[in-house]
Amino acid sequence: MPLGQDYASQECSIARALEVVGERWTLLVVRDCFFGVRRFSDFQRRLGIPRAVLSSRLADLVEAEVLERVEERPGRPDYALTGRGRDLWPVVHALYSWGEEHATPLPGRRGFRHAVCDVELDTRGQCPTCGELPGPSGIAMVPGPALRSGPTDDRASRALAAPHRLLEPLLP
Amino acid sequence: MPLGQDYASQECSIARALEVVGERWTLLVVRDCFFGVRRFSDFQRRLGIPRAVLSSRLADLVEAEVLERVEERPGRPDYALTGRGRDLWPVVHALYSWGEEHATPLPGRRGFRHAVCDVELDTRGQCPTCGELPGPSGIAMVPGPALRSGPTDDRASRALAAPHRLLEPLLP
DNA sequence: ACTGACGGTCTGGTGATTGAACCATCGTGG
DNA sequence: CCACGATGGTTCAATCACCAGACCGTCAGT
Repeated sequence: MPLGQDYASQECSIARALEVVGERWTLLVVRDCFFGVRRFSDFQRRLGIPRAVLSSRLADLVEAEVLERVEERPGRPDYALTGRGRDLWPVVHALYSWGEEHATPLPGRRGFRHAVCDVELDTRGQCPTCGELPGPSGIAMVPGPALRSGPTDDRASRALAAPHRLLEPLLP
Repeated sequence: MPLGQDYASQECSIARALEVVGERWTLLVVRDCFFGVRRFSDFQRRLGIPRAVLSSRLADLVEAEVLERVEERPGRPDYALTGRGRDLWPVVHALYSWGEEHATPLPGRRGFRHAVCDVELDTRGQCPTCGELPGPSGIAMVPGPALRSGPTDDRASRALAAPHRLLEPLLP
């Protein structure tokens, strides 16, 4: 809990949101969920996060109803965004835009395009062609020219080298 | 540094943005900057954050050029958002919207209105009347009906009980 | 000169994060 | 059927960050 349990700053929606997604690693897990990552070991290899921490974060997110645990094959659960989780897309995209503009030496590692118009979204997530503000399921992620094979070389990161729709599971 | 210095996930603008603003307390400090808080002790009293941590966060934000330290009277610096910092508004507003919808028992603690139209912004920060996406300087914050006097009772929080323009310093 | 506010820093104790090892289950190949 | 690796965790000791509180120098007002 990023703010302690003293509720000092809870009189504010921003603080309350950060109680859910403000901890270390949490928003990176959510980001990967939008990218289609769904399995424990894929998160772990892509993020390089200690397994114990990942385990804890996934449990927290499930409890906050940002993710849900889908256990098709027993013992091999998938983690998928719930409606609440999908509503975090504006947060993730805002961070992406800011980072792309202010914290990336070489812009153009990734792009997010309105799938219908096949046009890059602007800073606020709006489609410059049709003016729509698409949700994640209407957005395609395309690897930019500056995207190398990735810091880790696992199947999930390799799969992300190809364009694909957000929320679409990466692996069959 | 939220991700360690191993740069494992840095091939991504979202991760890089979180390196700057992803640490505990950091975004709450930035939020208060948008609200017009500018002085060390006002941050400290409003957030209930340990002074050493606040000191460290402010220094980090200044080094990241999100804040600048304005020292009019010697020894009594103000901290003000830079351009980079003001560009974080979409991030802060996205968190506000998500929290307001998904993490607040009583909605309506605060509202953000397009100052020109005097109308509440929608979830994505857009003005429903004129369609504009105003920046922070064009937005007025108004306390909602459910906003109590606040968890802390200091001059800055009291000043925030009245409507005022974002980025406008709270105190003379 | 005294006093209070301000903007910090220092310190010791506590809790979170880390890497590494360990473990149980599942699926596959031989 | 059984060995084997992959998977999804848990456990552990060591490190690191965070916390509350005490302390300190500077400034402004009296």
